[in-house]
Amino acid sequence: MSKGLETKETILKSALELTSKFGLESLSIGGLAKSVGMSKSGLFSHFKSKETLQVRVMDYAADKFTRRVIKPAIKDPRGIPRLRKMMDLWLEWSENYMVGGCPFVSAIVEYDDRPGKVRDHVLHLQSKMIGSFEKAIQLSVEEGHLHSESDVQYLGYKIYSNMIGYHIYSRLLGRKEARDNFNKHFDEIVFAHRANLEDL
Amino acid sequence: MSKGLETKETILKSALELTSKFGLESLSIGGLAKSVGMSKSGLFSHFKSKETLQVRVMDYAADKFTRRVIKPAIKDPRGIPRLRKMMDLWLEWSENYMVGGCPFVSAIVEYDDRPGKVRDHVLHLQSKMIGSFEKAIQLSVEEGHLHSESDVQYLGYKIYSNMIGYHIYSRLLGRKEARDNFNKHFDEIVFAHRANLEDL
DNA sequence: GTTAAAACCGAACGTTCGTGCTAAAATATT
DNA sequence: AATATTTTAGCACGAACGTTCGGTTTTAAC
Repeated sequence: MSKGLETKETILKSALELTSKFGLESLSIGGLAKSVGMSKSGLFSHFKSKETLQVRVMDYAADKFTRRVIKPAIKDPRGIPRLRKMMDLWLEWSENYMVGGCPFVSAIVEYDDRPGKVRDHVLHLQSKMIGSFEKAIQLSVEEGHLHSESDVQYLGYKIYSNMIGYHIYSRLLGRKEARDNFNKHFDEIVFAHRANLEDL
Repeated sequence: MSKGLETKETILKSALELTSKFGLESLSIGGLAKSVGMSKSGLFSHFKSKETLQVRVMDYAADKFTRRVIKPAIKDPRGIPRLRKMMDLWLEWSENYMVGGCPFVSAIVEYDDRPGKVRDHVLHLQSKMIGSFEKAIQLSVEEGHLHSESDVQYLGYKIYSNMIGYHIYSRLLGRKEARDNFNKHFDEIVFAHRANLEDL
């Protein structure tokens, strides 16, 4: 890997940490440069604008999420096992790999009223991410684990809400029972949509 | 009302709008001053620091939320009717009175990794708010509408998650079915915890 | 109507912001 | 080893940031 790509990697790694802690908006060129130990202009030249930097950071985060959460779960068998694994990896990502809050949650909330490239890009990434695990739900239906008439989109909404709720309860409110709440709720949701036995 | 309090009210009203749209962090003295049509220093003198301004804005929002959502719901009979009314008013507050996103959601996400007075205050207000509607859930149990062994805190978690999920689906993703999703999910949650008929 | 207090403005402060430029240093290519 | 290309630093810019201060205008109290 060339020097340039290496430094870009270093920069993005550090940028994602800062974004996770303080949000995409508060990510400043100067502060970022200081944290990676290089000059403001030197760092700036890698991305031609702050907007580009922000977009790259979100791409970097999305890539990391895919590699850590989505892809590894595919090793598990289709249906509920894979979906469950995806949730576990998601929780692990939330708790261990992101020192601050989830960068997507931050970005979504920060940019929902700021039209522009960053907003569009975040929206696109998030939609793709939701699509990824809606696919896992869809497979659960096709495998006969979930009721054949289950509304996949609605199920996705419920599980996604549960995840966000966990995130907030766990992060800001610092409630240690958040994870138990999440798991219990997830099980209830799946149970409510389980396939009728006579359908199998 | 004295002149000072009047202007403070004007300022906070405008500040809440800006916060709702762009977040508590991006609220700038200069920009706020421009939007209310007065000088930066004139506005500043009402609050001795930006931190104080931010705290006051959140107080203002909390007060508005209490007056628009919590208090009016008390007119409805205890139990599920009151809880349901609270949800409706909450949705209405979300959709009609807050031009941008919910200021509390923004503040929570923005400040969960920024220790300080603002964070502490937001945490306190949000805890109080959650307590308010956990109380409504508690009354639903006591009135015999919900199962006597229902875990009120857990129920609160589920309903709160549903609300946040609705907010994000509706705001950023712009999905119009968000409200239907919310209502359906709310009904399912209540149904799952309904009292056994023989208990009555 | 006079006076004391409160409200407000304009200018300036030191920083930090994002973004250009130019030149030096480091790397890659031949 | 020489050359071409990429990467980095230094400096400067205009603008915006929160904050302070001195002075003017407006309000409230007597």
